[in-house]
Amino acid sequence: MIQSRPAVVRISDTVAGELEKRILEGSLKAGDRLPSERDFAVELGVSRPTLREAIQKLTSKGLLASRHGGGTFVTNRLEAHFVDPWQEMLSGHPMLHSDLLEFRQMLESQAAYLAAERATNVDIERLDALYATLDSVYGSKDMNACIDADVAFHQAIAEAAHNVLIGHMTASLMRLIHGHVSNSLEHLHARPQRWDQLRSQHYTIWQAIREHQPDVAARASRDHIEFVRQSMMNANKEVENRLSALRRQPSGPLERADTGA
Amino acid sequence: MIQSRPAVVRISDTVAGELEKRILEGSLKAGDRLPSERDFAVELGVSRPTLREAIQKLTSKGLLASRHGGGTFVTNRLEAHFVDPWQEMLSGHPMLHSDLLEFRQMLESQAAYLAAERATNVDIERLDALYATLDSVYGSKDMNACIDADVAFHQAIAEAAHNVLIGHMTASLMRLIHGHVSNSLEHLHARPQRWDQLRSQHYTIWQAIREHQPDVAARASRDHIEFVRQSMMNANKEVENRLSALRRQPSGPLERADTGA
DNA sequence: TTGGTAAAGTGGTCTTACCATTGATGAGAA
DNA sequence: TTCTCATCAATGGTAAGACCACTTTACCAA
Repeated sequence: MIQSRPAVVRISDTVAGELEKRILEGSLKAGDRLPSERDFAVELGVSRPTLREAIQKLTSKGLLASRHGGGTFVTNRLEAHFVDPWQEMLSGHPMLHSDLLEFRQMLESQAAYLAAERATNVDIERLDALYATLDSVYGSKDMNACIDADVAFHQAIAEAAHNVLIGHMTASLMRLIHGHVSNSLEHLHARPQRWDQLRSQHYTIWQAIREHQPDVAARASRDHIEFVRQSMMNANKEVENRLSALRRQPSGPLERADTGA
Repeated sequence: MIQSRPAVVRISDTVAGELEKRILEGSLKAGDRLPSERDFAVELGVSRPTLREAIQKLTSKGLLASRHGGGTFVTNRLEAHFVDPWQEMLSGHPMLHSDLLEFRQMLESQAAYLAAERATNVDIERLDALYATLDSVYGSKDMNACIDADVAFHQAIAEAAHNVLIGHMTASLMRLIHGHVSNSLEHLHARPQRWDQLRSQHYTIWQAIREHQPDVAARASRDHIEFVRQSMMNANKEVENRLSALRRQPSGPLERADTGA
C-alpha cells in the first residue's frame, strides 16, 4: 500500500523543490516577481513546460501566484500565517506594542548573535553596502528612505543568521511594525543627539558581526531595541499629552483607525 | 487584495473542475484508470498540455496519481492535504528541524526568563499542577500522555511570561512540531537514564520559575532544548544509518545525462 | 510451465508557435 | 503642463508534434 517514492524523479518535482527551497531560504521573498517563464526556464536549464508544471505545483500549494500577462509572484502565505492575526490587533490594542518590542528584542539579538557566528563573506559584503546606504540616508532628512534602509539592514542581519525561521519571522515583524516605526523615528528626528545614538548603535552591531563577536553583537542589538523602546514610550507619552490636550475641546470627529493599504 | 477572481477562466481550471466533478459524482471511481493523455485530450477537446495541467492540479490535491509508463489513476484518499504551509515545508525540508529547534531554544528560554520574572501566584499554581501531571505520566509509559503533558507544561510557561506574542508563537510552534516530537521521544524512551534527565530538567525550570530566578530559568530552559536537540540529532543519525544500510541494495544511479544534441 | 525478450502503450520532457492579457510608453488633446 | 488614451512589447496561457524513459503485455524459446 505504501506507494512510497518511485525511483523515478520527475524534473518538474526537482524544479519545484528548488523553487520552494529558494522561497524558504529567503532568496525569493514575498512579493518578488519571478523572471519570465522563458528566461527562467533557460536559467534553470529546463524547458518551459517543465518549469510551468513546477510553478503549477507551487501555485496549488499557495506559494506562487500567476497573472496572465503580468508575471508570476511569490505570495506572502508563509508570512501571512504569522502576521495576519496580529495586524488589526496592533491597531486596536496599543499595549501590544510593548510586547511586540520585547519580542523583537529577543528575535533581533539572537539574529545578531547567530549572524556574528555564521555570516559568510557574501553576507558581510551585503551588510557593508546596506550600512553604507543607511549611514548616508541618516545624513539626509528623507524619512521614508531612513525607514527602508533601517528595515533592509536589520533584515540582512536576520538572513545572515542562516535560520529560515528567524528570517521569515523578522520579515513578518518588520512588515507588522512598518507603519508604526515612523512614529518613533519622527519623534527621534527632532532630537539630533538621539539620532546620532541610533547611528552609533547600528555601527556597533555592524562591526561586531563583521568581526564575528556574537556576544557583543547580541548585546548591542538588545541595547538598540531597548533604546527604540524607550524612545517609543516617550513618543507615545507625548502623543498622549497632545491628545489629552485636544480632548478638552468638544466636537471631535469620529476617530477611526485607518488600517492602511 | 483584489487578487480574488481575475475574471479570466483558464481552460485547465475548467478541465480540472470537470474531472473533479466526475470523480465526486462517481463516474470515475477510486482505482479507476483514466484514458491515456492523448486520447483523453481529444475526448475533452483540449490539448495535451492543458489536460496535463489539469491532471497536475488534481494530483497535488491528492485526487489523482500518475505512474510513468503505467497510467493515471484515481486515488482513494481525497484531501490528505496539509493546510498549514509550514507544516508541509517541515516534511519536505528536514533541515528545517534544526532551525526550528534553534528558534524554539530562543523562544522558550526567553519565555522561562520572563515567566520567572512575572509569574503570578495563579500562574505558579497552574504550573505546579501541570508539573505534577507531567511527573506522574513520566512514570507511566503512555507516550501520548507524555507529549500532551509536556506541551501543556511548556505552554503554561509561555503564558506565564505575559507576552501575548510569545504565547501565540509558542502555541504555533508546539502545534508545528507536535507530530515530530514523537520521533525524539520514542528514541529517548528506550534510554532510561536520558528519560530521567528530562525529568530533572523540567524540575529545574519549574523551580527556577517558582523562585523567581530568571537567569537560572532561562539557562535551564536553554539546556533543556539543547538536550532535546542532541537527542533528535542522534535519533536522526540512527535512522540515517538504518537507511544507508538499506540503500546498498538497489542500484539506481539515474544521472540525467545531457544529450547536448 | 517458466523465463526472458521484444513490442506496444503511456507518462515525462522538449521544441516551436500562436493567442490573450497586462503594463508601460508616448502621442495627442484639454 | 497635465491628463487621457491608444499602441505595443512583454508575459502567461494554449496548442501541436516529436522524442525519450518506463511499464505492461504478449510472445517465444527453453
